[in-house]
Amino acid sequence: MTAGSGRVTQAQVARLAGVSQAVVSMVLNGSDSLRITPETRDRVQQVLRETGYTVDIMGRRLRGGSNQILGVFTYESVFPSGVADFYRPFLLGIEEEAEAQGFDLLLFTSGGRRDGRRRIYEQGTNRLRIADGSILLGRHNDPQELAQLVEEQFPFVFVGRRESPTGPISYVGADYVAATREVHERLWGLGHRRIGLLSVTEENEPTLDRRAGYEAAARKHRRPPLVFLADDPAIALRQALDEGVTALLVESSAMADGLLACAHELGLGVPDDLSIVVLGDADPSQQPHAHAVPSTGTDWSMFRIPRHEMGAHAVRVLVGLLKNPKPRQLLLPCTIHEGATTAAPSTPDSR
Amino acid sequence: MTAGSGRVTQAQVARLAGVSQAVVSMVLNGSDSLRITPETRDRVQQVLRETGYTVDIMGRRLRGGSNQILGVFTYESVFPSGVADFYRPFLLGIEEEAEAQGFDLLLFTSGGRRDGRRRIYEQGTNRLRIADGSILLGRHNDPQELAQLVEEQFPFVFVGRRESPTGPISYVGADYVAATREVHERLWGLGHRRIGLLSVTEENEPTLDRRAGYEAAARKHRRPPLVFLADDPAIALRQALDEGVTALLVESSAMADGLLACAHELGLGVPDDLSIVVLGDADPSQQPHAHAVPSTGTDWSMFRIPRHEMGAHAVRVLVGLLKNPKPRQLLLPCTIHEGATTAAPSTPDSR
DNA sequence: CCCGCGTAGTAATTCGAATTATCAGCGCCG
DNA sequence: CGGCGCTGATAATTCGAATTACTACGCGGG
Repeated sequence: MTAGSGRVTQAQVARLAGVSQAVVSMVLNGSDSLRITPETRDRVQQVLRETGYTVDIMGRRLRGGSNQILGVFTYESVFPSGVADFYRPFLLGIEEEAEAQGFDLLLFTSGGRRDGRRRIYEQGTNRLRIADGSILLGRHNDPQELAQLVEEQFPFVFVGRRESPTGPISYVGADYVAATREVHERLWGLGHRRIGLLSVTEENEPTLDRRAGYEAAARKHRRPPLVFLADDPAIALRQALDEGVTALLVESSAMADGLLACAHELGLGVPDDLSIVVLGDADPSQQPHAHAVPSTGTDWSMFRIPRHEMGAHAVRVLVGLLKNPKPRQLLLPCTIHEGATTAAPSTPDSR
Repeated sequence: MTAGSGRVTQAQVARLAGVSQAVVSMVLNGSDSLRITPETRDRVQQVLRETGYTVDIMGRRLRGGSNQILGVFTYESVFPSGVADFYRPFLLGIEEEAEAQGFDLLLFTSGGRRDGRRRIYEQGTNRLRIADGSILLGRHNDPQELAQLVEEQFPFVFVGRRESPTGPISYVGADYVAATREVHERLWGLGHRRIGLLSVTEENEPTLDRRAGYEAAARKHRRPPLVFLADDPAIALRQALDEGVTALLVESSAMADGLLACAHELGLGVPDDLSIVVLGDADPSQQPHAHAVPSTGTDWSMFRIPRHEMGAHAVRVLVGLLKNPKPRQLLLPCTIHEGATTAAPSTPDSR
């Protein structure tokens, strides 16, 4: 059937059908079907079937400009071999939505790394531009690279809130502020009056947001903020107890594990004597809609970061950006998991 | 810097630099670097940097060039939301090796699905050609699509042995034949003389390979093959016991779980009264080099499919294919996991 | 009789990058 | 002084598909 080697082109079909290439294109697209005689159309379609012609997507898109490809850039490896599979839920959402929107995904894995970290601008050029737009993932970020991306007016969306001094950039993040406030509110409703925040010394966006949410909640109830910055759980716990704290908000589940151990050593029960809430996910490789119990066995009270939805929405925002290049920011609500580490305080403290 | 809308083309760069488009192309490819004055080259490179130019992969590939992009096509979703994350270990290996070889990965997610399955040729177009070559993953395969790929002389590698009536195609698979033979050999060495194979009714390559390995081993020891095809473990176990079997090779861990339960009901101990070996992985989402104990708690005797290595080797074979388009087949050895479900037979049967 | 108009196509152009053919300018040798 | 060879760049072509401009033909009306 097919001519010897390689692909069948419209020109070859045209030659076999005794027409011009333009007619083949018209028959294929059905455009201006009025201009073509039924006999001619049938003859062309016959040859199309015989040859097994398929459209070469390249020629078509060369004219159209867009290539229906979205880039996915990650500062770290996409499929990490370590235990904590941080990216997977995001990627799941991204893939799902990309499929729905009819885009392919280009994973930028090739870029050499420096300092064990990938770069967007390698040897002066921006490989991301191969795609129509790109989604950026990763805890790290390089302000200078971001600034240059903005400068180039390249459409991109960050997963996770990200601010740039150069101007507004698009992102899809989780609403840590609201979630932390809500957690505080629930503890207050249980009767807690001295609620502390055990934070980390880093100054990235999530940490700042959690702190902002906590302080807003404390202000609302006219309570002084009780923030502890110690890296050692034992020290932090002592400080908190000295302040009469009955409930603690903790940034990481690792720290929470440490706290729990220290509390038990002091003969304190959780949640009977001390309520603890983790401000985020204990299990980074959570499945969407899966009620995973953390591997440590403790059913932490916490809130879940909607990673799957964040990925999906990032794709939607990016696709929107392709049509209208106005930066957009989106914060998605976290869902709060009741868990087993919160309860009413054992020693009600009315003031 | 960048001209407001759309992509920067070589022609635009050329105009800004006061040279012809051909010179820009030459500077980019460094091909005939001797033919261009250092001053001219510097000027062009300056403009390239200022404009943030990147190649249009469609244009380049239309002309027959390569993009340093490998496609990854999967018949099912790449990041499945189900529990059995079948693809991840493969992808991990693929990504790792692609990074090492300096290729980006293009995930073909765009094509809609029919019958819940993706198609390579969607609406008469082959999107795979955007990439330099492609890796195909998935249990399903469409012989007709494969034939057309071969016809188009597009470089591709299947992960998992795959045969096509149209001619040899490239693949990287696991050596089920050798692994099954080796398992049989070990059981024989333990003293078993009546070793059965509990197979499934499907006729895909892995099943055929396991059966071939089993039959080769049985033939070597001049034993009649004892193959059972029942889907119900209770029936299969009865049949096997009627035949005096003391060791059973089982295709799936699910079936093995069923067998174990039935054996316990009959008052049979595993491995004391009956040895059971799973011909493959109990845990599809295995980590490389991780000695995962299956979730059921049973430490099955089995062999591990080197998914990570299969992915990595598929990339290597594909990259080789780009230079020399001769199809290549590669089978990787499985590693045998001793496990706790094999032992010497309780009733030695000398014949 | 010729203009106008509709029909059914074909020729030519476009997209972006790579490659080939070509050309202008210069120095050198016979 | 003419022609040869070399250098450094430009013009032209190619890839496959889509689109626009154009043309050959036929027919009817004024």
